[in-house]
Amino acid sequence: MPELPEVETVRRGLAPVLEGRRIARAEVRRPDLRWPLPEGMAGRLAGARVLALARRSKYLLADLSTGETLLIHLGMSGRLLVSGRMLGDFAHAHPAPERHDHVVLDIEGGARITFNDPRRFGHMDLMPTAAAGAHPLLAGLGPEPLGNGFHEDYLIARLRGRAMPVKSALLDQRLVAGLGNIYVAEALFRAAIAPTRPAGRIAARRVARLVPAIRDVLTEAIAAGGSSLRDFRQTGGELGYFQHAFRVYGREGAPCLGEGCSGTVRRIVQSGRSTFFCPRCQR
DNA sequence: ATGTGTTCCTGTCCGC
DNA sequence: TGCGGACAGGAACACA
Repeated sequence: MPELPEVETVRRGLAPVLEGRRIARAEVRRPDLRWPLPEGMAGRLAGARVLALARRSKYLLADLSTGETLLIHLGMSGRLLVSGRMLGDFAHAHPAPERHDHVVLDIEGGARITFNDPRRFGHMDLMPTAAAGAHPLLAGLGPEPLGNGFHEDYLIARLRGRAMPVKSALLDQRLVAGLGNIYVAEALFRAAIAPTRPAGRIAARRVARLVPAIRDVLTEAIAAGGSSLRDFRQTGGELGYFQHAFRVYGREGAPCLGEGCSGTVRRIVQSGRSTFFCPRCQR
């Protein structure tokens, strides 16, 4: 579910609850998500102070006073919900655990963070902070699309010679980290590039348009608190509202919203995943 | 090295 | 109302 804007929205919701505070207690209610959780995770988290909560791609990274970093990935259906904030240290302030509540963190001061993930494609891990960059899930990631390492020259160079459809290339987290099915579709629409086009067969000046298209759509989505289609919630349970700003995603059969375009949004399947685009204005 | 298909898991929705 | 199949914000992994 969550792509970069949703994870960033979660980070911003959790940061004021977590940063500078200690994890008073951790409860692992299920030993495995996508993979087994790290050995003794509850004990390693208990008593640790959270120094900073960062995001890399679609991962949340909490640096702890113990010298370890907690890595969290939300997979397709993961949620991190905060309860009990400002309500004092009463157990009654927290709702009873629900189905698919897999990990519970009690924060000093009374807040509780609950990780809920029905599909269990999410994941958590612990690693030494000093070696975080070498973690297998992080080591191969491409640049942050909103960072300085992502620019025209980089993208042009990385797409050159690639035969795969540009949509698939942009979903490859080694090329650029944080895009998913929604925002790739929206960015390609904004750049007027057909998702089916071989990545290496796009004129450089058109590839260059992708950079601001990607940056803009992600920035706008973050400002909207992400997109809520089914599962995604902000940390207080609120919906994101960027889904109302989709121009192609989920709009199969609807009129294209391109300036002066009379086309119809189409849905096709690429490597097993839905792609939405306007064949008329995306070339 | 590239590119594609399968797989993990649960929930929801749609057509018959 | 029940049942089967398609589909869902991801991405590692196995294979051509």
